[in-house]
Amino acid sequence: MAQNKKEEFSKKENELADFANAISHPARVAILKEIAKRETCICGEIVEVLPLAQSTVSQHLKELLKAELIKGKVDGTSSCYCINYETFERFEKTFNKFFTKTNSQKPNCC
Amino acid sequence: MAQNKKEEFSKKENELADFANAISHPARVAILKEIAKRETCICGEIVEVLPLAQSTVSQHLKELLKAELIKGKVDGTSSCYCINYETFERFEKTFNKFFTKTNSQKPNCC
DNA sequence: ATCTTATATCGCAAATATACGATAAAGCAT
DNA sequence: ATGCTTTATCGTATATTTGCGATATAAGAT
Repeated sequence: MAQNKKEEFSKKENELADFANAISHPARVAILKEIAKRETCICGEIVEVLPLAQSTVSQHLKELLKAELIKGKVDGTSSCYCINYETFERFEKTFNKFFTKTNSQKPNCC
Repeated sequence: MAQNKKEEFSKKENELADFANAISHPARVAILKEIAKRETCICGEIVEVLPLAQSTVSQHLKELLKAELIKGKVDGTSSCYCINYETFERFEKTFNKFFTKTNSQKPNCC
């Protein structure tokens, strides 16, 4: 990169990018799917299901936590995760605001 | 990475990750916003608005094209881009299917 | 107290992404 | 034909991400 230009963009643009970034790896999509499927929390179960080392899964979970797509809680020896639906709902709105087609009939070259 | 494990995940998981990946940089969010705002096509206008070099913007546009978030057409000396709403609609559905909260009342640790 | 189990963190190697300047390509104007 | 404008591509430097094994941490079992 030479320099990181991310600060030169707006907060909203960065927030949406960060949200998308958390979903931008198939391992993290798979983790989110697995957590959503079981609804109740997990962790070692995710490692069993994914084709990745435990340390790698842990790293992906950390990223999902940081982006607040999941919530986590320690429960004895094991860690317990679940989807943070508030975040998903928030970005669903942002997403639609940014990109839903308007009804205007301006000419369109493509 | 040492090795790229992306092929070990499902096609659906990779498709959603690729879609999110295209949005995962604030420059690309800004580009999408600008194109959506003007509705009709552009290009040099995007370069004017963004705090990035022309070659960098071109690279980001190429990525957005590859992920099919935008469509492009050459028009004389200039290139013309617009949002590919089909792709957005397609992924809105996928997105909801994966992550919308079910109504079941399973216990939830978080 | 020691061993096992579960998860997180560290350190490192390799891959990928980001950014830019320089240059190429291709149409338009003179 | 030559020069200007617009966009794409190439080469390169640097930053970030991905992935793993090894190790740390901390709770539960013996």
